[in-house]
Amino acid sequence: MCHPFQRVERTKPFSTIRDVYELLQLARPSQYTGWADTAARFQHKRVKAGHAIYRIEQAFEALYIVRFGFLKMILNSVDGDERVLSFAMEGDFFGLDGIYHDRYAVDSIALTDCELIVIPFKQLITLVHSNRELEKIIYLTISRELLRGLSQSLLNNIKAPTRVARFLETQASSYASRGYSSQNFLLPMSRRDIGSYLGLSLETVSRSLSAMASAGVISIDRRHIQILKPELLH
Amino acid sequence: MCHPFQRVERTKPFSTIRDVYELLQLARPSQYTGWADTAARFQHKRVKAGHAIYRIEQAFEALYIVRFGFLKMILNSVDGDERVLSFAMEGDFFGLDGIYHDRYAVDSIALTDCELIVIPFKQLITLVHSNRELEKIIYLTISRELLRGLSQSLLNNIKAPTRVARFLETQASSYASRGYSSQNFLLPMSRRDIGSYLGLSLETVSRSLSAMASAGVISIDRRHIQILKPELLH
DNA sequence: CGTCATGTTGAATATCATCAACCACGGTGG
DNA sequence: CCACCGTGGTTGATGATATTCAACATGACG
Repeated sequence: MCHPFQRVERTKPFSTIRDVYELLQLARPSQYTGWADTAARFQHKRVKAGHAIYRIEQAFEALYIVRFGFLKMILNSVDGDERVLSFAMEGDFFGLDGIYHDRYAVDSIALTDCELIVIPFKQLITLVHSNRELEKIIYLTISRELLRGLSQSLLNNIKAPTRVARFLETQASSYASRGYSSQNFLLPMSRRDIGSYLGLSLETVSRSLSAMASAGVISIDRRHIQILKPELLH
Repeated sequence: MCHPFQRVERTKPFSTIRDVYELLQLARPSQYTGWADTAARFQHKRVKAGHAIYRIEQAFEALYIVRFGFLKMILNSVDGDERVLSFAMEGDFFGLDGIYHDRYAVDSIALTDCELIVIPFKQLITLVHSNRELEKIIYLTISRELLRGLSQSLLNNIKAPTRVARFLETQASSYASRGYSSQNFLLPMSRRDIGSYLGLSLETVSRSLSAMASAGVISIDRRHIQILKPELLH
């Protein structure tokens, strides 16, 4: 199962810091000098759809950057149902949840086949000590996650159809910022996952999407979304 | 207006790093050596109830630690109503929202008279460079904020009375970890604020509290809460 | 071709928000 | 001192909205 709009990726077994910078989209690598001699190379890791990268309570070792593929971060409650906390796609950072307790705080599950860059935390900290720019980028990345959490909690007490529309907008802009089409994309997660993420039942998500489709704002073919009138989405 | 259970605080105009450590409750200062000669001293700042410490879009200069008093972080929407994103009390850190854009992302409002320790971010970073322990503490503090965001988003799609009960539990344990009574405390914020924070209307909050009171689990006198049966709260 | 997982749609129900009346308290000014 | 008013809080009635239960459709996969 492959994303139809997936860029063709070279699949080298390692990424350099330059690659990491580029993926994080925080800076053009050309802005920084002296990288060629950096010995740091980060292993790649492939994960099949449905498998976990890490599980809750597992010892915290590394952060991950998504090279391609899609993931979800979930928390399983005692009565078996899971809550989706966030999704991750190409260029996204995850694993920060592990820092505080030295154990991961969530499960990270691959929604599709994925390739990840593994960044051992200790190694990262060591690199930070010799590189002020990298330090800055770490702070920026972490605080971006903080803001993402804040903006998500704003979805509370907004009506369901609006919430779903916002979700589509967010997805669209994620694709746009990565060079893919923002009008025509795939939702790699199930309706149930979307509902869990938004705090809605899967039926409500389905209904909201159907309503938008019959209003001519979007067109749906299973998980394939086409946004016909972006201005009306808001 | 003063918290009846407020510890008597010396009100020196400055705090040292040792004080900061102690307040953050991340480590006993005795674990660390070589602090006496640290020149860093952080100014205190007093704010009256109802006033803002910083406003959204204001240039990011400093982080703050609450020495005493209570605050709320809010976001005003276009149509005038405000959303409460978090509360802060003694020992809490805030201002991290400003890192990413170099401008604060929320308004911080004093709920009661407050005293804050002002920690200029640049100065903090400089200190971090000469102190690995402090670096670790920064990462821990930031990632604790991340986890707090995660656990808050779990409140979504849980029923209103449960949500209010959870809120009380959280408040109780906050007081407990600071050495105050966890059975007998004051909610410094209005019902409206609680509702906004939990994504409920103020009436629903009031009803939930009343229900718990008439069930004999808690007793309410305006903003003064007494928890009679902690085990039933869950 | 059957089976399973996923998604859609309908009807009934529960939950929460809204509107509104009312109470308690604190402060103000006569 | 007391009448007045405003804010914050409680409680009730009503209606909107989302959940739940259920039936059915569709595509994927062996």
